Amino acid sequence: MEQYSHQSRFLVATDCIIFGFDGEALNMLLIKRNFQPEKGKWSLMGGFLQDKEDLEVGAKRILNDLTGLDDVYIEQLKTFGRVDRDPVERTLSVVFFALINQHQHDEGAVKAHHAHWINLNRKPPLIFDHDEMTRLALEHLRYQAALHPIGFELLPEKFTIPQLQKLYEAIYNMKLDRRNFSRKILSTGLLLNTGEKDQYAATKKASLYQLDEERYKDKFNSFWHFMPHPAGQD
Amino acid sequence: MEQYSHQSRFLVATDCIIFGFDGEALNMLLIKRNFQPEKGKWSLMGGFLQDKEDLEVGAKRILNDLTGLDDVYIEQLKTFGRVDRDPVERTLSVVFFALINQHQHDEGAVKAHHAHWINLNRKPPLIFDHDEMTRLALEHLRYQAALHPIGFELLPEKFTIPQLQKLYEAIYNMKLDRRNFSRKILSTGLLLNTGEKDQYAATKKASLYQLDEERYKDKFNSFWHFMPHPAGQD
DNA sequence: AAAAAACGTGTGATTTTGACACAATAAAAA
DNA sequence: TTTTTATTGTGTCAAAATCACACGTTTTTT
Repeated sequence: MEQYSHQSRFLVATDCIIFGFDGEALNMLLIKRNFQPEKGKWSLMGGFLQDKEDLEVGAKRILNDLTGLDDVYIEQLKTFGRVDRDPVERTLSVVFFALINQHQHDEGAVKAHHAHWINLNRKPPLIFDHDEMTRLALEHLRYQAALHPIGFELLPEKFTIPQLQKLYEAIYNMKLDRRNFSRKILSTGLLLNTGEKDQYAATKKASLYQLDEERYKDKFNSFWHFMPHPAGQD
Repeated sequence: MEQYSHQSRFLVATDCIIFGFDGEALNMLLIKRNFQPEKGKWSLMGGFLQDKEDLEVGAKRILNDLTGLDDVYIEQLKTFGRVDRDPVERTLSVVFFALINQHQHDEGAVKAHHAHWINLNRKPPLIFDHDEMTRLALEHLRYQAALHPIGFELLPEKFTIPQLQKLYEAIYNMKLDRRNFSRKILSTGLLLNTGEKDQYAATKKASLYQLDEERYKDKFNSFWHFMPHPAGQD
């Protein structure tokens, strides 16, 4: 059973695009490398796949290492394999897409890795093909958030409709009508009014909602048509 | 610059899910293996990634080898990496999704590889995790075809609206209303009436259309909301 | 007590959708 | 040659969804 012996073997890494939301802007967690190659430059958090390690396990290991979080929402995005993408040795990178509640991460772990939350609109250039990975991830986030109830992963367990709207506005870089947004979101039946109010609000306190987990699972694939279709997009 | 030397290296393969449409049913191209392991069983067409070969190039090499076609529509779908997915040695598989015009393939090449077009509703069990790959690919096809003008890749350059409808009905295993389908498809402005008629039709000859390539590129990402939303899917 | 800011709900015109009817065309049957 | 049959092309209408916008309410600030 050794008919594979003549085939080439490759280094395989995992890189993670980690999105967070601070209530105003969309951010990603980037590290300033203090190791070679490209020491001192910005990059995604990544690491090599281990011998007996499943891909997703590797990604979660890296995420946990950086944020201290388990149970993070991740999706495998794409595998990058350009022959010369890593100057040291050919390395395939399986890119994962993660959404976390930015306020829950472990600040100590983040500091230890020289990592920082960077506003997406002020992202510095990254090493290798990490800019391309980031572009793809943002595109994917916009795509997914328009069609599936995925935004909640970036918010605390309890949140207000205006908070959710700000998240969507940050994702799409556009203003949304408050009233239509609220109607559309509530019509999905995915949100439960907890009865509590947002105590931090400056003026009228908005109601706190949380996900109806049951419906969330059922409807994950039927939450289409979320973003408005502006008239005359022909 | 040899700081990667202690890391593990992995076999990387490419497997292709190749969809075709014969005018009635949706098919996929499968091979009956005449080599070990799992000789005699059905599997996807695949092959190992070569040393200086980009992932997409590897996939196109495999596709060309089997079908004789260049310029095939492909998308990278997902990388499968379960530790024990290949019993011989751990192998990662980057799965590609291909749509081809079934009537254009090279029958000689297909026969030489012991490959067959198999109706999706009569698909035999496949080796390794190829069934899971197939499930994912079909799901992806349904998703993509509902949102983007992707179905055309499975049809000849010139086709009729009823032909296109049969394709959609095969993809979703459902009947569609002829009149609403036509209205919706034509309203996208993606189809150009060539003025010609389908000479093979048994009764009234339908008009042949072709893609408006300009608009196709522009609108690839705005062709949402295509499949009907049946009343009461709550 | 009044002003300012943000929340919650409502309304109506327009567009899109889904269900269905009818006329036109071309081959096959009578 | 006429009739039948199958299939294509276009139209109608009620119901639903969407979008733009108005008004009243709640809470903090002045």
